[in-house]
Amino acid sequence: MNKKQLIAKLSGSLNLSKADAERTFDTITNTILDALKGDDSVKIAGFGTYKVAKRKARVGRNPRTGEQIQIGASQKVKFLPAKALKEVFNK
Amino acid sequence: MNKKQLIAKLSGSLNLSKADAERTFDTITNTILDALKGDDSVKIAGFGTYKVAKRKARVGRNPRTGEQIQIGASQKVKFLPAKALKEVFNK
DNA sequence: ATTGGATATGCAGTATTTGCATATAGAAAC
DNA sequence: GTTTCTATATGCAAATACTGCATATCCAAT
Repeated sequence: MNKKQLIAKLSGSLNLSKADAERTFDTITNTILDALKGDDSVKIAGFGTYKVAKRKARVGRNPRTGEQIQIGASQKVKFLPAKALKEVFNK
Repeated sequence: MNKKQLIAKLSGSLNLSKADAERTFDTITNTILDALKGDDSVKIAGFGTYKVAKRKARVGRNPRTGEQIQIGASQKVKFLPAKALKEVFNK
């Protein structure tokens, strides 16, 4: 399912035009992103937690040539599924 | 930031009551979850992809006693941040 | 409808993460 | 205020993420 299809579904469930459904959805993702940018984590009960994970610099390898390369520190967004979410898929 | 605070923000940005903002938010998460339950992945451009990852059975360990235990296969929801999302945090 | 951009895949080898049981502390939900 | 949920901490084996890069596919926007 891609974003367009998701928006179409939401448009139906929420009784909104597709444009409004998309605006609403974007507002939500942007709000979450803003919090993450502020180095805050976002906990959503029953769904999961978004947090920014810091990754240290390390030595990697180009699998094509085998040569070693230096990989700088970076950050990425991690999503940790809530307990309820795991149970849905493992019962 | 927890769910309550998120809902409060959305209530403002979306010009909805808190109850409506929460209903809207829950509708979205439920829609995503339903897709995932159907073993579909959910791609959201500019944000990321939710997918169900199958994890193989393996040998674990009870950290309290140290004894080995067999862990069955399971499934969990994975979130893969989109490229745009990584760039936000690494520029 | 076309096109540019983003994503999935495969590869090799190492670094990192995961997840087990369980109690407690702290936070959040109702 | 009470109850439910989540983070943390522990040791350690195995799964997985990550790197460059080419290709194929797929999506989004023009």
